[in-house]
Formats: sequence, structure tokens, C-alpha cells
Amino acid sequence: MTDTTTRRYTRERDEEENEQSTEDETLVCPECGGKLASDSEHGETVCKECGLVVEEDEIDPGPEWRAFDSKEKDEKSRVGAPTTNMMHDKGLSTNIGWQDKDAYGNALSSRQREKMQRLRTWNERFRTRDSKERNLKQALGEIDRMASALGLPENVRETASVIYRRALEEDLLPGRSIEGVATASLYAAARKAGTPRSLDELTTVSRVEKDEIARTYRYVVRELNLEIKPADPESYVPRFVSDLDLSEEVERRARQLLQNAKQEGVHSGKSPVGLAAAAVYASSLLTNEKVTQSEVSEVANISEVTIRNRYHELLEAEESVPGL
DNA sequence: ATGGTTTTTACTGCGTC
DNA sequence: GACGCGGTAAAAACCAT
Repeated sequence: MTDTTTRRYTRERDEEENEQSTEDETLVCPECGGKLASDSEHGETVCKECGLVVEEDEIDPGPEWRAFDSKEKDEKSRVGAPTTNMMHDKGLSTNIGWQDKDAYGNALSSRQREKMQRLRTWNERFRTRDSKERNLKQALGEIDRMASALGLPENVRETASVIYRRALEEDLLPGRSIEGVATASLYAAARKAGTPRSLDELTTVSRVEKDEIARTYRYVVRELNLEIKPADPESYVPRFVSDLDLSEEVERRARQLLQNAKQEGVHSGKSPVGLAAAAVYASSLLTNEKVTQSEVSEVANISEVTIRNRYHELLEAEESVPGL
């Protein structure tokens, strides 16, 4: 019986075991405990689990020489600016100098100057025209827009960007919409960061359908080997509590209920949102700050029936805990 | 596509304000 | 009588295979 009922949301368990087995290794993500993989192409160490960039620019991009005056700098410099993730092309595309000088520093003829001016114009156009770059530019914009609409913090956006960038590099885009992948990246990033947003919430700010988001999300997760744990019910609690204007006591109690439930193993196979909603409801009863089931179901986007079922289970689990 | 599970929908009965 | 709550059955959604 448990074999089948614990299928859905129980990946958590396997991963907990995995985490323990990798704990003695040195390469562990400080954020989520996941395995780290070094991406030598970009000189980054990235967490395979959450996409967190742990170490950037392991190769010092700065010059290895020192220059004592500008003339010396001109002579010694062989390289361009350091690369940065903040620009859509990492600052690596061609740049035509603004000075009207040739390679030897001599002034250009007026005819040459005009030519260079035209080249600059076209180069600028081409730089953002390259399909992947445009793609990325747009996607990052979308991610930003959706993230702020959902009130997600900066680090989530960054993680989402990293995920999207990886998807792009692995050629996951063809056949899928930019919007879809961007939304999926954000969805994944939000879950990693422990501030999950439901698919429905994502749907309200995204231009793509729920089904497509879900489909793309699964695809991206699989292809990039992002290991995402099932959302922890507790992470929904604060939001529900504040949406309902309840006290901190309610929140504390709700968390406690959930932790008990976890120990009793009641939570396996059940929707985390439902559990969280039920915990909040149950907690509001226990602390005499009554809210109705329909109110909770409203903010949690879960049916009242589910709340009823869950909260019975929660209370039962509470009973069977010895210390209470 | 299928089968097994969870969640939702819709409806009903009960007690209270 | 409206409302909150509880329960049930059937439909829908979901997920792994």
C-alpha cells in the first residue's frame, strides 16, 4: 500500500539519503547541500541542485602584469575586459573603438572615419541580432518582470537566469517558446529558494498556459538534471498566515503541526500546499483565532474538502506524538 | 494508453447564530 | 434561513509506468 501511495511526493526521502551520503565530500553547496559541478568553460562552480553559482571566475580575468603609466598599459595589454554574466553577451562581442585612430594610433582620413561610423552602427545592430543573444535578452527581461510581479527576491531571479542560460546552452529551446522556458526557469528557481509559487500563480503572470509551463518545467528539470525537492509545506505557511492576518503564534503552531506530521510520515504523497493550508487552519482553531475553511481555501487555492481531510490527519498525528 | 492515487466538484445533513 | 462544518460519491487531474 505505502508503496503506491508514497510515489508522488516522496522523492524527498531518496534525496535526503543522497545528501547524507555526500556530506563528507568537500564539494557541497552551502545553500542546499547539493552536489557541486565545476563548469570549466565558464570558470564557475555551480550547484547541480539549485543552480547557485558558488564560485565565479576561478580564473582571474585581470592582467598578470602591472602598468605604471598609460603608455605602458597600451603596450602590455593583450586582452579585453573581464567577462561578466550581467551582460547578455558576457561582454565578449566585438567592439569598435570610438576613437578615430587606426591600429597604430594614427588619425583616420575623413573618408575612413565615415566608414568606421557606419561599421559601428552595423556592428551594434548585429551584436544584439544574433538569435541566441536576443533570445537571452528577452528571456531575462521576462524573468525579471514575472519575478517582481510575484514578489520574488533578487537571488531567485539570478538563479532563474542561470537555469535559463543553461537551458539555452544545452539547446533546449528549439520547439519551445522563450516565455515557456523562462517561466519554467523561474518556477524552478522559486522552488529551490524555498519560496515556491504555485503553477497557478505563475500562470497569472506568464503569457503561456499552465500545461505548457508544467510540461516545459519537467523537461528542463530532466534535461539539466536539476534536482528539486518537493516543496516543503512549511514554506507556504508564512504567506498564508500573513494573507489571513493571523498572529505569529498561529504560524509557530502550524509549523509544529507540520513537523509532527513529517515525523509520522503522514505527509508522504500529499500535496504540500494542502498540508500547509490545513496546518494553518488547524492552528487557527488551536489558538482561538478562527478563520473559516473557505477563507483558507481561498488564499491557498485548495478545496475545502482537502483542507478537511488533511487537518484531520494532522490532528491525528499530533495525538500519537508521545510528548504532547 | 493505463492504472492507481489524490484533489475537486457537487450535494446533503447537522448544529448554531 | 444563512452560515460554517463534516461527510460521501463520482468526476477530474495527476503521475509513474
